[in-house]
Amino acid sequence: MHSNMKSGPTIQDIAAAAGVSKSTVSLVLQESPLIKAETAEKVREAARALGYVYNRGAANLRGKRSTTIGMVINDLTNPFFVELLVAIERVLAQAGYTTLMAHTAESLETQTRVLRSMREQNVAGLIMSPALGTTDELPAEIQSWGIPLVLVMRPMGPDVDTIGVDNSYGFALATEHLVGQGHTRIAFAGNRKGYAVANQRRQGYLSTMAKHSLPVNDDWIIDVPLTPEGGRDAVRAIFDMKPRPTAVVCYNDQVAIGVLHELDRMGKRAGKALAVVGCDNIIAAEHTNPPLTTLFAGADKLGTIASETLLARLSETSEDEKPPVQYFAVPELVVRESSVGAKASHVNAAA
Amino acid sequence: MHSNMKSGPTIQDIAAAAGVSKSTVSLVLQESPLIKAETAEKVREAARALGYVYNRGAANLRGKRSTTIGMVINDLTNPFFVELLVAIERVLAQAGYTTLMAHTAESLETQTRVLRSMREQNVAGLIMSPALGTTDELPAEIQSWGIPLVLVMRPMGPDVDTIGVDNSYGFALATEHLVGQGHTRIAFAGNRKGYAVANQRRQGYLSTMAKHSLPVNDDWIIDVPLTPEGGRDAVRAIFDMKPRPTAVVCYNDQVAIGVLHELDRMGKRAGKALAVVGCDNIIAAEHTNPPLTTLFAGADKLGTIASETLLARLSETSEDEKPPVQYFAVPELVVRESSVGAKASHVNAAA
DNA sequence: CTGAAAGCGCTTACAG
DNA sequence: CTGAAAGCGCTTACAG
Repeated sequence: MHSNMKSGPTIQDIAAAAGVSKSTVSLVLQESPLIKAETAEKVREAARALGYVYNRGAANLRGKRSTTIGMVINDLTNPFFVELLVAIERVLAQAGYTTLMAHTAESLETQTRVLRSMREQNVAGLIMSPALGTTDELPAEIQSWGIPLVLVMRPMGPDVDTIGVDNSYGFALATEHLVGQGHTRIAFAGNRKGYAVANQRRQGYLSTMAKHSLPVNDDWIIDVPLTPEGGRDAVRAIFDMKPRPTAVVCYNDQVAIGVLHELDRMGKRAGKALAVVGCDNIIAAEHTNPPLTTLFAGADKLGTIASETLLARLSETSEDEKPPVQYFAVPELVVRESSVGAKASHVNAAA
Repeated sequence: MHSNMKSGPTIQDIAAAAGVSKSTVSLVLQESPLIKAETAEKVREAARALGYVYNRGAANLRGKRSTTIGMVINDLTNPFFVELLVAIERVLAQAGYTTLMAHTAESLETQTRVLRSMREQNVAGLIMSPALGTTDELPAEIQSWGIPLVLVMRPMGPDVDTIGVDNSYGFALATEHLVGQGHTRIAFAGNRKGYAVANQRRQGYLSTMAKHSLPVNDDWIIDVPLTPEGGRDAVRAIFDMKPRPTAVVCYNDQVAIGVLHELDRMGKRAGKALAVVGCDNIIAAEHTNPPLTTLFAGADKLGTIASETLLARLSETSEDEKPPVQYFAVPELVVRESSVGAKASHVNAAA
């Protein structure tokens, strides 16, 4: 096997070349202040000359620690999670950790397999965006393994570190914006019954409608897949209703993109024929036609906070253990053309 | 430290519980046929009872092999590379390998750091889409480490396994399509001088123009960043030209999306005001307004082939070593509205 | 400031 | 079919 061919110099070889013990070499590699500068330099020189490569696996085994962190992501076809992943990988790399990545594609089976694999790889910690349908017991099980866990985007109770978004607030904000544009019949596209995040988003929408005493027809809450195809189906449903909603709040930007596209296909324009709001502010939202109004929570910031939360857990001792972090970012609404009809924007300008 | 707390049962503990030696336990875990079924069952039972977790790192250290593979990606903000990553991760996981992921964001410095880290992690192999500006010496250097390397999308010579796309053919196809629509003044957006892939793509475009005896103005070859912003700049440049090009071939879908968006902002429509072709057929290309004509090479297939190429290297002995794989997928053109004006499509229908 | 010794959790010849 | 022994490449008390 190709992989059996590799076996470069070890600290033993460096020790021999530099005329010291391997303990000394090890300490030099760890930049220990115990070693005399002169000796250290001699060792480093020998390491360089031999083309030495540190074996982190051996170090981890002996040192009973680990410098890899597992990252389990549910949906990489959604650019929001990619942004999150990139931010997390960046912060962890800066802190000297390596990221073991796994993609579950929302499959519980894959998620189970992947978690077992990460445990066998002895990850120091886990950051996870759980697949839809993950049972509430999972976080406790992972914690029972002795592996710190940070949940991102999808909360699963108060006992586990969680970094997410105040979805209820966000969707209230989005709905409020549409009401402010004069809309009274507003639909919600991408309802998924039983999923915590969908419940929060629907809740934000419903509470705002109620606040303004606006009735909500049952069929305005449209249960479609959380994809562009779902958005397409939602538009078709909306244009079959009479009287039909004049605005729609979408579960996320993926759904909203499908809505914009189906409207275009029908020869209509978002903002005029139907006001559209998305959620996530993925990079593409700025370049859709028309540009998409959407909720911004900062994937980069969320990823950074998630990483830092995990890093803090990794360096805490059992005495100073902090209570679970429950951080929910407050989203902002980025208003673009998709939610503002020509007339409405005129009204705005006058105000 | 939190990470010091973990130390579950080892094969030693299982051996004690099952009343056998740890050699036997090890063999059972490897499903060796040498061990009597009865003994094996007793061992497995003990492992289960103790909640044993296999320590892959220790096994790799002792066995002088490795079950992790490094994946170095240049640009995860481009959904094409995400598709590639997902496919690769899936195939490797099926084969029992774990994927160590790193994102360079086209930074040579990050790439260097990341490769060193992967080497220290003792990866069995590397799949890499090199950052722009990577020097030609890098593949040979990595190979000198004894780590099999498969390059994806960005070729760097014949001596290293490479999975990519026949860009020259693809861009000839795209240009041919536009000529077939009656265009004679065709621009190329996203030229990046000195980059191999850009050279190939430009070459495909130029050769097709030449084949049809169509002159190419220097300023039609527009050097812009390979992003939506680059696409925006290209449109502005095109509409400043007189006579202006009536069609544009874009370096990739990211650039094309910027072109579609800037046209929309100007109140024009791609396909009518300017025919637009992209490259990559990212999932979003189907849902742009208007839908984007683009080159399809199959990120999923390319990722699968790249993984399989690497797996083949890992299981080959030094005697049966195969010559470098140089696989270049032949792209197809997916024709959508962005390149077909109302009139032109009428012509098509008549044909 | 440096070295000798033990050991992390496994695998792999080698005996029997 | 199973066990005893050596060892992968490191780190970490412990001596001196």
